[in-house]
Amino acid sequence: MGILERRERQKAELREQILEASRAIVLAQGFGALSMRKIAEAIEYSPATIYLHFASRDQIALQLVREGFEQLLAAVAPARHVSDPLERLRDIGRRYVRFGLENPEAYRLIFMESPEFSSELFRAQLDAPEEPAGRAFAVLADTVRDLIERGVFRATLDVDVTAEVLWCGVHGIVSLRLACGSNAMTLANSECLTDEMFQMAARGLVAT
Amino acid sequence: MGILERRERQKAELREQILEASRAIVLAQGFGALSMRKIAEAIEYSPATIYLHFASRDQIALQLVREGFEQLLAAVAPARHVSDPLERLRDIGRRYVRFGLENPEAYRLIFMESPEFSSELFRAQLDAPEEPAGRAFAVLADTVRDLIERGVFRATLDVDVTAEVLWCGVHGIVSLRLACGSNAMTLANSECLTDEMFQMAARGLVAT
DNA sequence: GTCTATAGGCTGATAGAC
DNA sequence: GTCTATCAGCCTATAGAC
Repeated sequence: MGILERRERQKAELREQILEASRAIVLAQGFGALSMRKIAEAIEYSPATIYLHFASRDQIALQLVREGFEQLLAAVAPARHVSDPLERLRDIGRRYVRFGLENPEAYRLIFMESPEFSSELFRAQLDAPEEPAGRAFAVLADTVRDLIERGVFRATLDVDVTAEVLWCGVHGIVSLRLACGSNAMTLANSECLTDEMFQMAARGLVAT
Repeated sequence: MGILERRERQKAELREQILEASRAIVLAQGFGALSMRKIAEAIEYSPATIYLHFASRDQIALQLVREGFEQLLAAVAPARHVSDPLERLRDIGRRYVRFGLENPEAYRLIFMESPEFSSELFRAQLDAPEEPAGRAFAVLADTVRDLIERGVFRATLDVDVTAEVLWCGVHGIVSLRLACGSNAMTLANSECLTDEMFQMAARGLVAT
């Protein structure tokens, strides 16, 4: 019965090759440049073959966005091991910004291009908590909850809203940089911005 | 000598028509859908005619981004008349977010699509302070300076960096909403988010 | 499974007639 | 100034041969 299994394996391998080639194209030339023909050329198959593994270009894109989100989650998750929650919060922010600036095309793909795909993932996340979108948010929200429970942050704060405000903050830093180049607004570097943002947030949220 | 002037006028009119049609296409179908053929159809001229007024599609796009920035500036500028600087800061934030959410395609065009164009405008702004990018930033930075000089915000703060952190904050709110739909992260509405962001910022920046 | 061939689109930009 | 016609290229997706 090994024959069927080998076939399955080979099919899965080609599928992975397609995704790998797509990833490379998006990272090198941006999402707009992703086309079935380019993928086909990269994997050395005809364009028609791709349709045996993915129903359409959009399905490939959706999968790439999902993976991008998983990468982001993986980049931020190690912050969980920082025991002091305030330090953890700062670490999450730094890791987030670093990931965005070091993986601009992945970040663009998740949050700046093609709202259709990201919204789809966010909708999915509402029902399926194991989706990476929800898990990444949970890392942040858990830290905020921790800070509130320990009395570091005010008890009147809403965990989810506060976490989202903070996410907006770091997302703003990354996406403004990616959109406007390094000379957005001022010439301050992004580590400096991230630290100032954190200082402002920490002071603004602590219990008096 | 009126003949030459009429010709000039008619030329300028057609140029304006081209921009108007382009604006309509971008607002209705997004930036990616902007093509010379569609513009030509809208103004009822042949595609070739457009090239007598713009060297390329990119030049049209650049002009649209510039205008979008002017719109944003116009939307935020009225906040200058709020005399209390802390209230003014809140008003700037609210106006900014409202503009972004009410003009999603204009906002996308400025800050989320085509980094080439926005970076070009930001580079220009460094040398030419009358560009809308710089003037919009100045509205914010002047308010921050005012707050520091009056002793409301800490004297140790850097005006430009602080202003940019705040800009990142509101930009984060808008662009996360535009990217992920209204169900990004939590289901909090954006007025609520903007207010919480402002609260956090104000508390975080005041002199102790 | 994989190919070739192709339908049926779209695009920016230009040459040359009027 | 404005047109038609066109080059030269891109694209997704599919039918049908092998």
